[in-house]
Amino acid sequence: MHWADVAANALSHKGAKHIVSTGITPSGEFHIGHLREILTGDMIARAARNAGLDVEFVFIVDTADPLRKVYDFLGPEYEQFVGHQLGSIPGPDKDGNPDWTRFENEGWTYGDHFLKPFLQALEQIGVRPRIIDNLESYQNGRFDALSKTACDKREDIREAIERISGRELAEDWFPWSPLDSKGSLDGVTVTGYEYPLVHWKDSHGIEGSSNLTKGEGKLPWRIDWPAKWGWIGVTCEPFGKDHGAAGGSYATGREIVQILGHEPPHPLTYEWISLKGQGAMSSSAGNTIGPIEALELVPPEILRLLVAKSKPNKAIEFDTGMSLVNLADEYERLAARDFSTELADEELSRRQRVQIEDAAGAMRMAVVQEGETAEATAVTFRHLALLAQTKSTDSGVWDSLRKAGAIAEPTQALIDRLDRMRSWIASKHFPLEMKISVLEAPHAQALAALDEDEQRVLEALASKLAICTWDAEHIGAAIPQTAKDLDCSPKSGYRAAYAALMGKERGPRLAPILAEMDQGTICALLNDCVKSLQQS
RNA sequence: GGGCCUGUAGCUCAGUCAGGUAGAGCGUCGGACUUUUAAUCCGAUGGUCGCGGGUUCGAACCCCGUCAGGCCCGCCA
Repeated sequence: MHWADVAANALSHKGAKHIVSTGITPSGEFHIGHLREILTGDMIARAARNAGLDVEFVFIVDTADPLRKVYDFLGPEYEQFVGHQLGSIPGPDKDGNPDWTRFENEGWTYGDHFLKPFLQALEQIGVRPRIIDNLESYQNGRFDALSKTACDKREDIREAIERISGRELAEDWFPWSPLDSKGSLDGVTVTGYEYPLVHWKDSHGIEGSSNLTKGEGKLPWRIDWPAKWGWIGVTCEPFGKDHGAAGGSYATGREIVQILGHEPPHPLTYEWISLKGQGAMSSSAGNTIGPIEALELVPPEILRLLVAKSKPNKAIEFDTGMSLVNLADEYERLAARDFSTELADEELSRRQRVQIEDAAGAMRMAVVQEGETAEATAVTFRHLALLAQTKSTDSGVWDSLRKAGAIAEPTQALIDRLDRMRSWIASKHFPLEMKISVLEAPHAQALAALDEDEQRVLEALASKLAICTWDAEHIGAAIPQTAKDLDCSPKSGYRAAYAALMGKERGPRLAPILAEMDQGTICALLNDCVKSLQQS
């Protein structure tokens, strides 16, 4: 069973109606790692729907969280906002300074700045959660009743946190963080409580009162989370391994939510996605790949497959080079399989059966449109990468594929894919390994590997290509024909050509590549190769 | 200090919850294709399941210990 189905199965034992929740703090650029949170939730919800449950998927944006520090991508002016809530301060402009104009005219906040592009990416990926803005929820009184309970039962909560996390809370700890006289959550001391007011004294020596029902402050994280479960009615939530560890916020949350009078949701801990060779992604370290950026390179179903194919407790190493090519090709292979026929085979061992079921499950989760069956495009990414590099126009690519009998007419999916392929090739992410390059000077080692026949073929090829009509068709015919004229196998023609032009034993189809290049240059290179062979 | 996760073929991983002859995909190698040679098809190759003990007729799987990597016990997906 696919991991999402396992989770859905667990939910089905607890009831028929469910709310699967996810949440992210919009403190910086969203990246692929955040996508795992959202996609994990989306896939559980999808699996639960498949299992006939009534399920809603929500995404809580933690706009009530404070700005922790002036990140590297922010200008020094943000110093004044440290401790202020992300949903109440202006977003950065392109220089990293507060964009007051948009803030005052459109109410464009720091949270919006990072959230909106992410939501656009989610749309493309086929994820459409109900968005809950946490700061608004506080201001609209959603947390009112639960905040009151938390303040009333603060000793029970304190005991739970101290026991489970093993840390000691300060004497003046209080389960409500009031906003101070300047709107910051930092450095405020609670001096008293009479519902709905929490009295405080701030770091400037000013005293005041915070109204719980109006969101003039927030619950600290370890209480904020279970309180959300409570008022939203969350029954299932995936979260990163940081929250999942013993003594972590899920462990305290599951007890606190009961103190608040609700049941804890079904948990699912997932591992991080790291960027190959660079450790965990972190916005401030700048080693991130955003979902938008990734979507310029590959279609959304491939990003979905990345998350769908790995069990949540497996760390994922991501990179935009060869791993992405392999992932994309894997998608194609999976799309081409007929799982129901495979499963009909009664000879299958239990193990083989599980493997096929998991692959089928992963594909159900990977397709963008729920319920659709993935369609193989009949062209692997490798092949498309090749065509995109050798054909300067799209119609050239389609002609080649038609001639090969791979397609009749390009589908929208394929057109779309070629677009992304072209931007991938143009980007810094495209792997060198996939790049087609013709040598500029003879490659002695590769030439030395040729046997006598192949060397003769190379010589003949040099003169033959010099008089060849310079188009793909004629070049393509000339290579094997030259070999045959000398009573050698067509293979020796290719071997000779690859050794001379690319310094390798094999490679991509030569003819279309050569046709795009200058005949004189190619022939000069071939002649140089012949000369270097004669000298040795 | 306490706790969690991971360790299985060259690589990525299934299989561990319900113990019963080690599984996939990729890669590699070989063959086919008289001409799309990074393609496609067919075939083969490949593992003392991190290590040591224990329980059992039988252990990758359960128990104890141990090593290695990652993470948590302020905040972080």
